[in-house]
Amino acid sequence: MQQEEQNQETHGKIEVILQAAQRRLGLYGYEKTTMKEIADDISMSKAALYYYFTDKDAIFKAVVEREQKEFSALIEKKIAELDNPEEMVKVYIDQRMRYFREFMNLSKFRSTEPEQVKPLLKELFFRFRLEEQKLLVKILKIGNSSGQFHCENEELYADLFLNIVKGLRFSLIQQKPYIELAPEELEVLVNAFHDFTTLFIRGLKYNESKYYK
Amino acid sequence: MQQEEQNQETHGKIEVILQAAQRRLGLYGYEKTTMKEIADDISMSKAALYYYFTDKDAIFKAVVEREQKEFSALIEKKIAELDNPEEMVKVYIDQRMRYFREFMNLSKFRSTEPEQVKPLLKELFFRFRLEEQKLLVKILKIGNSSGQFHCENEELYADLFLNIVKGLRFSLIQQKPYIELAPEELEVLVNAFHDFTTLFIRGLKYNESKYYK
DNA sequence: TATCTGACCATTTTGTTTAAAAGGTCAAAG
DNA sequence: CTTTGACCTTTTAAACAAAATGGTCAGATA
Repeated sequence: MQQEEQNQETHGKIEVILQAAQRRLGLYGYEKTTMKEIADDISMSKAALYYYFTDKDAIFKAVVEREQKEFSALIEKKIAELDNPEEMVKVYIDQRMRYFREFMNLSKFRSTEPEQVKPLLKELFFRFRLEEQKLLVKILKIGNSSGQFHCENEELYADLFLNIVKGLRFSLIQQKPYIELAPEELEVLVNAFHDFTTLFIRGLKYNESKYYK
Repeated sequence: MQQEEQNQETHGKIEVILQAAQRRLGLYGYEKTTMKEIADDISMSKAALYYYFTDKDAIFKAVVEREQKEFSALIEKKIAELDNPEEMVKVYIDQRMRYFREFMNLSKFRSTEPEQVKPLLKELFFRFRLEEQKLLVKILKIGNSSGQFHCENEELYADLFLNIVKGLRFSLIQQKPYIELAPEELEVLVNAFHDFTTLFIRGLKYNESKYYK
């Protein structure tokens, strides 16, 4: 919206636009969602969308940012309720999984566009990744200071953890043109995440000094 | 070759064909390598290739199978020289990495064809994966019986390990149209593999009973 | 003034047609 | 037993027109 002063209806309209965009984005992905479709969905003219948003990217950026913030808030809240770092990791992976399947149909970005992810999204995902990393580092540090974990380099392991989680998704969901969460595939993924988390936590708990080699 | 009885030169010719195919395959991938090019490379007519191989797939299947067997033989030999299972895992990951970058330009299969991997290759990769899995299970069992590892389910962890290795590749090498091993990217990958292996081994060595929680 | 629209533009995507190149076959020659 | 050139059928690539898309703007609406 290019005007500074806004009518009380403006926020409502923006919300309506974002919801329509989000629905389309989730169903068909970025490329297969047109401005006209969004406009028609909410009985607006296409031009009106450009009154509230500068361009298509701005709309989808807003959608993605909102979903990301939603997840971050949720996960932070969930974790704040816990005190055991091991539990925190487990909850994190569990929630991340849900997020991925429920909200993150945004992954269709990649599948629709064969190769290059839009720079716009690259930046968004990058920032999101940084937040995830920060949260994980925090958890690892809690674990270290409570003596449950023995992790020399929290940043490194947080990074590794996130790369593996991302990689397992890639690896197990054979990247298809359409991203559909077939229940059986999802179960495989859930199990892999679970097993990996167990292993990861064991790796963190492992204390060299307790072993003679 | 459709004849049962073969002239001593036949094997030589097949070898020449396979080498030409392998070179082309490594450089340009499956789709971008034509039968005519292979034939021209070795100063043969295209039709002659069909005397030795039933079709294009047969040639590339032979190439891939040969490279896979080459790797399997090498890795089995290297591992047989060791007695420490921890070392075995490390050597395995190290050799697998080399194999990936040096011989496995076959990965270009995937990059050239946007989405679906040829069924032919799917089967080959699947069989190869089974062999890798078998080898890893063997290593894990050695570790278990020597008391160094405490791994309840060897198959499961071998599978997980291989999925993660595959996933890390996907995850870190942003899948590009061309697969070029930029030294810096390779280093990132090597480091990730190293860190993961460390973590994995710790996870295997971790013994619940030694910890009171 | 704040919100919205239809007509309009430039560029990209999509369809369709055509020519070239691809994989593959075969009778016949060496 | 090998090899070939001519030939076949199917796939891919080039070229071009038609449609659709993101985006703009003067002006209507209220």
